[in-house]
Amino acid sequence: MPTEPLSRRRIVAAAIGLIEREGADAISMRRIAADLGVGVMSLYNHVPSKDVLLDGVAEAVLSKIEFTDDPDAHWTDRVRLQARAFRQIAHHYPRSLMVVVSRQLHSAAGLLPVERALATLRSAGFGGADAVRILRMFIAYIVGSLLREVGVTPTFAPVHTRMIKADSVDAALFPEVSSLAPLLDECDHEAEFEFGLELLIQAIVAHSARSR
Amino acid sequence: MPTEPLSRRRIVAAAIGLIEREGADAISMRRIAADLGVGVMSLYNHVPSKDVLLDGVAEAVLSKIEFTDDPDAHWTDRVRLQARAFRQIAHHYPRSLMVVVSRQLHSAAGLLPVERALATLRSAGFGGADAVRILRMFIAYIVGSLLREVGVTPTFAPVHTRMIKADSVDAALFPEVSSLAPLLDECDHEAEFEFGLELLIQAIVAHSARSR
DNA sequence: ACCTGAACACCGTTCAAGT
DNA sequence: ACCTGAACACCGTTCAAGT
Repeated sequence: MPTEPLSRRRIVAAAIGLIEREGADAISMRRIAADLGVGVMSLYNHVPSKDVLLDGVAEAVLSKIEFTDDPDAHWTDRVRLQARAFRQIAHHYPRSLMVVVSRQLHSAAGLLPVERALATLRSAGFGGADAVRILRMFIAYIVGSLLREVGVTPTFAPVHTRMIKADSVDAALFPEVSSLAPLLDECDHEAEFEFGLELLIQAIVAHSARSR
Repeated sequence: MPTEPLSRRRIVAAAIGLIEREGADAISMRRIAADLGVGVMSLYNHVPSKDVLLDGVAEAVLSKIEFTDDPDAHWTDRVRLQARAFRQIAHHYPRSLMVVVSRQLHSAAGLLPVERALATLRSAGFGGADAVRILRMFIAYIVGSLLREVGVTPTFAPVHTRMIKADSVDAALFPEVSSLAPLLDECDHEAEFEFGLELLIQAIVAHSARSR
């Protein structure tokens, strides 16, 4: 059986598959090569280093976001759709998210979402400086939300009811955390995301009305 | 010279020092041991694994946040101060931030910020469910902002004027990005952080006024 | 041009041996 | 109880050799 020839594209795809199957920690040049049925060093004919390969993973995941846009819709609806499209990463490539978020890309690959968002905001009448600031705020919120969703940041909402019960959290020292433990324990990610998204959009609307 | 005995505390401190000096990638049990002047395996008398050690790093960094609070101040001012205290991490431990944010803590160490924030929101009259939702939104925004600040997420605002000039970004395909490149290129982190923080706080105020 | 195995300088961790 | 070196099963990458 004549296997498809090795290529950067195939290597990146294999890397993403491995990450999603076994987690980002499991990734190694040797594992990827084994998955592709080639020697380790063959990879280096198409990719200069593991670091650059991970950049490729980040780019590939970003480029797979499916944006649907209706240029005639109100800008708030367009922003909503773009934010939700972005959130799909958390569902389609949950274990790759940390790689996406932790790589500083130097290519144009991750630029399409930025271009779309800026175009939307500018068409809504925002000036360049405002558009950039607003975009940055949305990105911060979305990235932070996805990290929570993917289970990587419960640093900041880590209380499990079981911890209270096990007395590993002192109810006297943390009264609010203790009494709200059931609420902290559960999280409807979509509802939380939409709540914050709506609040942000309303805040922008109010802000631009004020400064008019 | 009688060196202080090895301890979990000293090992964590050495790890943080190493991360801040050489970056999170440079960290290894062997490097930490060398920095402490002991054999690698000595570490394992105080720490069960590298993973748990990194949890310790995250906890230690979080526990170093200096909160100042005035219970008599308006809740919006208290939230502002807490958010800014959190942001100090990005300045004091920039290279450790990724570790802090990527560790799922199972201890009570990271709980103080959560407790304080919940107490503040509840004292402002928010119900438990609202307090938790609002807290989650702030945390998402803050975490996302710090990741940008620390240079780890320019995935989403990566355009440097130099890229445009070097034609590595096609001005025809990315007109907004190209024309706004100078704005995307620079970022006053404090101003951006404050802009979004203020917007969020105003949004919460408006939201709670609406639902009253 | 593409593939490869051997080799090098690293890892984290187990284990048995020391005090 | 604490420390340790040797050993094991891994890493990423260089290099020289193959086609």
